Amino acid sequence: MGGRAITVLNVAEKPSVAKSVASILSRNQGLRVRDGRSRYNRIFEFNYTIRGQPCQMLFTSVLGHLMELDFDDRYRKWHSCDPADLFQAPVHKFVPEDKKDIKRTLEEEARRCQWLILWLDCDREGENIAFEVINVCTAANPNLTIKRARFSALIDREIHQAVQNLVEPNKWFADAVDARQEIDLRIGATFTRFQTMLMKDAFVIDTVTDGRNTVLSYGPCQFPTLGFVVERYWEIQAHEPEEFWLIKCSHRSDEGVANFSWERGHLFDYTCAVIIYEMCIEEPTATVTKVTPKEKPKYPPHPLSTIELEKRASRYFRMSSERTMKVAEELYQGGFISYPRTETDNFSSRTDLHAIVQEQQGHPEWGIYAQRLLDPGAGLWRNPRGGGHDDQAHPPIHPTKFSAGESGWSQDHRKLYELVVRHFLACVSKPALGAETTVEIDIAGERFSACGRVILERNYLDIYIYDRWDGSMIPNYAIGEQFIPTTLTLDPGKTNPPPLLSEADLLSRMDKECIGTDATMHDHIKKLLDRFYATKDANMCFTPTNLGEALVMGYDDMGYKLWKPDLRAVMERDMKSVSEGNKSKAEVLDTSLQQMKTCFLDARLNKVKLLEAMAIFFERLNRVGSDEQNGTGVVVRRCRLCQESDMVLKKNRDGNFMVGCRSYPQCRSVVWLPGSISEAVVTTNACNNCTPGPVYLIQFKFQQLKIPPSYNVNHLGCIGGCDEILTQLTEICGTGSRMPARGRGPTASTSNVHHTNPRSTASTSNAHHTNPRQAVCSHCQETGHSSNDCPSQTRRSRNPQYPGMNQQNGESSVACSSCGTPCGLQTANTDSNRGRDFYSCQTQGCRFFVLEEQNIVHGFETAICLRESYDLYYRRWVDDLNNGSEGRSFPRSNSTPASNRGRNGGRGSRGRGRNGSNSSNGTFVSATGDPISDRRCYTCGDPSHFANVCPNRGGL
DNA sequence: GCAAGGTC
Repeated sequence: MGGRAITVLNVAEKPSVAKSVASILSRNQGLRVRDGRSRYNRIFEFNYTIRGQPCQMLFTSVLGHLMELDFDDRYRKWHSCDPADLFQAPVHKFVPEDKKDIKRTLEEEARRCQWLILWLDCDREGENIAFEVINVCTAANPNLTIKRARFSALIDREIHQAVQNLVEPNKWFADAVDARQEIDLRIGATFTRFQTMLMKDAFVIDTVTDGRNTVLSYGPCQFPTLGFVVERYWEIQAHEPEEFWLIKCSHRSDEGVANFSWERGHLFDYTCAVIIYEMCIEEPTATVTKVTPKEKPKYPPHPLSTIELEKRASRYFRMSSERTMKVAEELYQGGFISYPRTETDNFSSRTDLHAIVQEQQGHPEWGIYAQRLLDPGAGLWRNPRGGGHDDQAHPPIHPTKFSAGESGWSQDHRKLYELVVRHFLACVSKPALGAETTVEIDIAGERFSACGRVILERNYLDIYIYDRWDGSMIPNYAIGEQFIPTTLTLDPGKTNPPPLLSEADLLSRMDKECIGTDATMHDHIKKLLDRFYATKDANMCFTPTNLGEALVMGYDDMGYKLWKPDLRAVMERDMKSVSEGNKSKAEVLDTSLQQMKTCFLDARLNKVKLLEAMAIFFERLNRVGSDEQNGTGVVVRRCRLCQESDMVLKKNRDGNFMVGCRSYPQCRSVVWLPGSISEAVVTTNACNNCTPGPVYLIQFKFQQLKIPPSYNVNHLGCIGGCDEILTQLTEICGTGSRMPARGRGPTASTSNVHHTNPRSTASTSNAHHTNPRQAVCSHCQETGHSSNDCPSQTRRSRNPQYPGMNQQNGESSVACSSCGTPCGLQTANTDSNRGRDFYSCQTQGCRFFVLEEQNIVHGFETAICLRESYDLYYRRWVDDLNNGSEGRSFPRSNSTPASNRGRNGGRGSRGRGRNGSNSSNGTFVSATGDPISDRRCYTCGDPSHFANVCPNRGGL
């Protein structure tokens, strides 16, 4: 090789890469720079030798995509075609106005070059941009030799290797993006036009969109994002709080307080909880069974990726992801932080991390920490742990220039820069270290544990002020030590609905479901706000608006997953197939557009679902065209219906003439005119026949081809009823009304549907959506009512009487021992006892045992019995009741005469055997001494005994 | 007036 130098045009995806690569290749020797046509994209020049071939290198860049995709002009206007046509309408790629200058630079430089080397990012979008550049350059110079440089990092070795091993551009990658673009465009435009026009014609929605021009956009990323918000909102609405019970235990000594948590967490079954609690307070002595001291590290975060930056800025500063990215971009432009759009959370081993720390040594706030990091004696340094993501293009976000704050910076700039620096310093720091001691105790076979922590080393916590890790002291315990709990209580609790989605949650969700890219997620979130689909509160949490909820509800009612991430997931899989050469672009386009078109046509047939969903929240408009509303038009006559306004000649949205009352929508009087009219002008001549006058005559001109030949195209007509020609032509040609002719006329108005409380209506309607808890009654598994209104439940729990133990056989009633209120029969609706009956005090709050200090107080404030379980657990008490001692305090003695057992024993007829054997061999027996065979030990599952005598548990 | 994807 060798010989004459050739001229090589090199193009990168962005100016910064052009500059970096040019610097690396030229080693900054003889590097010249000049301006191109575009103010951002300069041209670097230097000499280089590729495999022995001397080259004069010209290095410039684009700004991401050079081209856009859109429909041909005749389909651009919204009313130019049926939205369904957009699935086939011709599309073309073009260079938009703001990229024309880049195009000119490429053309001019390409003309004097022999080679074109593409340095676009090495991902699918980059490959697609490469082909856009090829298109522009080869159009200017068809003789170009085209080469692709593949590189994964902007470092010397990588770049030199890339240029010495040039490859062919990957058409499959580019094709995948082409398909994605086309599908996005066609689906987006079709559904956006369809739903916008549908809703704007049917409802008053301007009120919720600030009166701005309303576009109800649909997109394969924005809609699933909205879907996440709505879905969570529905989950919250559907949540039925469920009561649970938990035993809490605390112990105070001279050394402090330990709060012990119950190993079972909580139980939904009140009876079970009471039983276990009773066991505990019968034998309240706690025995320390285990004391486990261990050192526990708390690790610093992984190096910072874009999504993490957005999530953390949202959590720490309540900064929106959109604002974060704007500020980060500005910090990047100013050279203060590295490239902010990166998926990488792993530093390359080649990155000089120490140098980055060194830069920060002079900072008034964190400079000292940076110095400590660099001091080997301090032992604070630790090489960062990566999170396993690498986009092969950019490093994690890190500071690139020291700043103690610039004069032009806003508070947001300061906060974000500080976060980036602190995050970086934390990454290269040792984890914090704590000494944790877990103490386990046993009370009557129930296990509880408490944990104390002492922070031994703060390490990274000193710099990462956003993470909290506190110590908590508990007294010292020794194994075998016993004590009486200071408090031992059975506390109620209830399940809470999940929280609204925060911005950080939303980003995580999008990331997980592959909605959008790290560079675009914040755009999709912002779009929800811009389109009035959702609002964000002060806590950065998202709530759907009526509009957003109605749209999702409408599609959901149709049974479509258009608002779910599935569609995007399928597209993503298709793109992957194309980029791997397993499917062709045409194949993917064909099938997926065909499917989407079928889906669209079906959705349009089912548009009533969308309309119904919208009607829950919005006032019906009942207009035919937007012009009918605005009260303009020339007066034809006084309105005979409302007798308040004038009837005026107008055109509806489709360009058809009509004479309607100016008081629309209050007055809906209208005269529809033949659809064949091309012109209509109200004259000053009044009709001589029609009353009450004046009824001004209208000069019509008809379209020749739309009326029978026997009629004249010009006609001076009257809409007062006397004009037979007009009547005939209306009959023959029909009208411009979209409504069927028979339903029309002044009295054909449909009543407005206006729900004054749309939310409450919505929640009713929600019952048929999405959340199975709402859709199906949790008691009887049937639809048509909520769990709260289940007939199987209300029949019992709302019994007007206060029955006795057994309503059927008329036994005596039960009174609460505490307040004397008769106890009502209820039916358990908790997991393990669903459908079972029990008695419970009707007085609110009258329910619980209380153990105060060390004096056991049997504040048994509820008469309770599970009919099916009493002989398992509560025979003693039941027997007490049966002995006429109802209302007594909860029994503590085992004094029930065995002879009384049989009384309610009939309910034990489910085959529960009672053979009278005793408990001495570890078999659990009921309080009456009967063995229990159909219950299992909570601890080991063994049916032969119950947990309080389980041999597998220590301490007893 | 419509999408999502690059990037200043």
